Amino acid sequence: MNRASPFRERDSTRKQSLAERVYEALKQMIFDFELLPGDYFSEAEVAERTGASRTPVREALHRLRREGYVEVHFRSGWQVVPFDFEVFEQLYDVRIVLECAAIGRLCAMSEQPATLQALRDIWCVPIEERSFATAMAEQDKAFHTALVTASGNQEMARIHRDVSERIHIIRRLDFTQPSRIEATYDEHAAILEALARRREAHACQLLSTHIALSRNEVRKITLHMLHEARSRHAQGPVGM
Amino acid sequence: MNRASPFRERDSTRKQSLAERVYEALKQMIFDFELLPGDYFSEAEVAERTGASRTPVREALHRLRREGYVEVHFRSGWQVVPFDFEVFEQLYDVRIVLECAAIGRLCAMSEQPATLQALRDIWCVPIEERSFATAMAEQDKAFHTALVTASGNQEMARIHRDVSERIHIIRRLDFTQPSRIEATYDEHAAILEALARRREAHACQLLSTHIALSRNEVRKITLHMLHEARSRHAQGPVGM
DNA sequence: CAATACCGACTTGTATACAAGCCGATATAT
DNA sequence: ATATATCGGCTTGTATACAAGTCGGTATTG
Repeated sequence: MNRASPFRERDSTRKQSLAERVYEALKQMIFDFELLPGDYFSEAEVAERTGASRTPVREALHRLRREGYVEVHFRSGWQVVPFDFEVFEQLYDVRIVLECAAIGRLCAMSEQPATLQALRDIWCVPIEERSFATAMAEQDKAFHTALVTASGNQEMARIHRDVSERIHIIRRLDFTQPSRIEATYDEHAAILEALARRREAHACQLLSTHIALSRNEVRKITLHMLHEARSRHAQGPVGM
Repeated sequence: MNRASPFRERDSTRKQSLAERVYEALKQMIFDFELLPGDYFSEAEVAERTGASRTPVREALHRLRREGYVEVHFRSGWQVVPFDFEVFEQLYDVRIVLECAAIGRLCAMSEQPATLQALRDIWCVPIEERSFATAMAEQDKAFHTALVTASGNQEMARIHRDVSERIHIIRRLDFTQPSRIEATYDEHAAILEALARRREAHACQLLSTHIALSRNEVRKITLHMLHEARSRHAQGPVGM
């Protein structure tokens, strides 16, 4: 078996291992809701779809498991972990803690890194130059990740990146409303300004509010989605 | 092959998977300096020593890799990652950030969890009741972990636990001097007292100093160890 | 008819076989 | 003598074979 598949074609690009490609593909499927929260599936199915054997599939799955995306039931298959909003809210709070710490460090620097100027070039622009693409969620994530990375503590940055990635699946929902895109531009610009002026307390205050706002918006949207989903199906499915 | 081994004997205790047991064993070997920082080894060697096949060994190794303990060189074997003091100091700083956040939450609670009273029963005791066992490092770790867990954010607690575990290998060195054990008792008691009185700023101050002290002590001790190791061997080994 | 025992398909966990790349020793050529 | 090419053993990456447990449907028994 293991006939040709999109994964095995490009033997020229021999940088990533097969296990890593399967990992990326699976995470993408989860993010694209091709695999829904609560869905059950088996290693064999994944191997079939990706064209790889079970070995790299298992490696990818166990990595996703440790990162909190899926869970395994002993000899009874895998499951995409159902949404747990309490977990997401806790992760939002972790973001607040880490990013405020980063702001503290940045404000204490006599000379701030060049990254901050690059961020200002993106976010502190006149309204007509603002991009309101579908990639807004990625840009927002990049902003916050860059902030922590610029603070100089790479271990903290790594942890923050993992947390951000984990939240990403629902954070995207925040940018479906145009008003939220505007608000994000305004708030990012204000944070950068306070940062440049070394107003630590003010910057932290702005950033905490900014993240908390996003968290609340997402909570509202997700509850709405849940309500709709429950209306469509006769009796409410338990999964997500 | 795969003759009897300590790992396969107890088929009654069928709770942990073989891969997990190998993971624990490998981490223990690293912590016990049976595998030294910088050491190279192969999957086959580990399989031989543990009596498992390469499959669970690989699963354990890749988990340790993601956690930062080992690294793999493509088709050239595995290596225990050499000590990088910058990384350790960054992880100490992450601890400060997370634990101060936990203190903030605990001080804001109208009714603090019962865990705190349990901690006081351990740490706020007269001098003659203090235990100065070799397990001091574990007790210290448990204190800080309990603090974050009690704050209520389980995701933050999970992250903090991983960071603590990663540092543990050098944190133990801090308790080789009796004076440091005394200081730890005093400082933990002071932190718990400030916490009970809801003196957030004071508690954070005490805790930051406490962790920073520990960090500096460990830095000194490790540099001393390095110096000694370099003296023993003719030319200084690069590894650790 | 209801309850239970059993069987078989399907699952993950583990062991092994095979593929492909790295690295140093050795031989060869200049 | 030195530089270079080649080859063989050892390494991880991947595929497959086997072991052992889960679960639901079905037959059997009261």
